[in-house]
Amino acid sequence: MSSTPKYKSSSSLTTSSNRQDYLKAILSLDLKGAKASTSAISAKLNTQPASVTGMFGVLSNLNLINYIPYKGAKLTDEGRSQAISLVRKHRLWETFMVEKLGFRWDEVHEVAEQLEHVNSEQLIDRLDDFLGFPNFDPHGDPIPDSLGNIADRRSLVVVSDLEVGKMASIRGVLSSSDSFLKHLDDLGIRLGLEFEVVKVYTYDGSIQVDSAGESMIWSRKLVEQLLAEVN
Amino acid sequence: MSSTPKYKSSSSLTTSSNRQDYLKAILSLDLKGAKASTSAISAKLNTQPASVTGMFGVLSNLNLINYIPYKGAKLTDEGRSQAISLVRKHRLWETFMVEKLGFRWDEVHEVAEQLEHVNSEQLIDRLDDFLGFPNFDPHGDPIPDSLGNIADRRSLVVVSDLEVGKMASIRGVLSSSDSFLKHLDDLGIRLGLEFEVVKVYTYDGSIQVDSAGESMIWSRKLVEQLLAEVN
DNA sequence: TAAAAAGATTAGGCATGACTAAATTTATTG
DNA sequence: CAATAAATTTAGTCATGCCTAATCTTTTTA
Ligand SMILES: [Mn+2]
Ligand SMILES: [Mn+2]
Ligand SMILES: [Mn+2]
Ligand SMILES: [Mn+2]
Repeated sequence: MSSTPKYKSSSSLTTSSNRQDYLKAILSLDLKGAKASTSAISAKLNTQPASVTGMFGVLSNLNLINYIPYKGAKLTDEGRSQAISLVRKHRLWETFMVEKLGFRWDEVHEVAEQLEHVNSEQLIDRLDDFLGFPNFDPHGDPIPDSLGNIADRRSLVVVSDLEVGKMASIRGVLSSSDSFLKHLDDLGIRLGLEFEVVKVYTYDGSIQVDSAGESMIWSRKLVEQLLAEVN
Repeated sequence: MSSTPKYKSSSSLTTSSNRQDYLKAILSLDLKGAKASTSAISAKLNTQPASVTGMFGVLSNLNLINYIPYKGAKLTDEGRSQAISLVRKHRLWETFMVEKLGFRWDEVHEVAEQLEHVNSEQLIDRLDDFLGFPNFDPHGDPIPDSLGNIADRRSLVVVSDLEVGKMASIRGVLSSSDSFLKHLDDLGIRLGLEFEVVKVYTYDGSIQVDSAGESMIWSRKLVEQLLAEVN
């Protein structure tokens, strides 16, 4: 005999944005091959380990994770699917902000952290369409499609691995530190920039590239963090 | 002697989305010349009057409203400013969804109700720019600018008031009921549609218009709810 | 203008999601 | 392999918002 709930249901269909952030944090550790321990999650989410234990209990009851005390959490199929959907939203919004609104790479993460919780599949699918179904976000991270499939990064190469004569386009970065992204901005290196590797200096690993008729030299440290797609 | 807060501050700069919805509801009653009573607010927000009394206490402590028990609430300058900022966000997101993502007028409200709570002035100002600084949302409601100024509707006229020979463009609607918006969709009446008033039938108040080379007749009931800008 | 009706507030709870401190389990190390 | 150290869980609170029921106030109406 099921009675009408007394409180506004945090319905089985909607996971609160707090819980969503936990799922995402667990997924991100999982993708790195790391264990989703309470301390690791608490570090990621800026909470206390005890709070994570509490949330693990909640998510476990919702069948979004399998949780064994002292052994960490693993996403269930449903939990994983929800986490991937969040990553999709996060990365599409980041792409939107950079491509359409003119934000820099280093400015979009925090806001995407909020936008990803807007609950509308229609919205995100149309946004995807509007953006031309991009495969990678401004940081070079793959954007899951509407079915949850994640393209791997096979199609992207680290610029330091490019050989002389290769034409390529900037697609992402390995580090998203503020200082790095601002440096890229200073040098005019932005998403979609096409360039050709003209010379590789073995002395310090820097490379000379031609781009839009101009020639410049990128340091080894820089190109090790730059992702490109070979044209 | 100020001590570090024990809990994550619901900082003085950020008003939670629940509180924001209350501020917006109070503003909307105020703009209609109605009193912000607990029952009126509770009806708007689908809560109980007792809950509104509780929230009035909270908002009053935050100096966002002036609240006199049994007499209702009035927005302070700060409360009003925050409410207007929310309306701005809500209407810009609605405009974005209709103009850029191809949603219909009747599909955007619920999602905008979520998007309006994304907290970033930068984001909304750039979105405004991206949309070309629109003055009205898809429902014909004015969009406050970044300073909080709200254009009045003087520049829009109800289509039933147009005289024969006038050229105009559809800019909004007075009713946002699903059935009405779907009817507009059926007839191909959409935002931005340019038309000329060819004839007004005094018999039933319907009007004949020419638009994009085609001629059609719009009913009195229809044109009384349609807003246009004279070209 | 007094009683009834309508509207608003208070009182007492509950769900969610944090936090601290104390207790417990697991991992490390001499 | 026992004793520390580190990680995790439990216990006890707290802030936010919402709910129902009971108790005022204010407004209507006879
Ligand atoms: Mn988030
Ligand atoms: Mn990213
Ligand atoms: Mn809202
Ligand atoms: Mn609107």
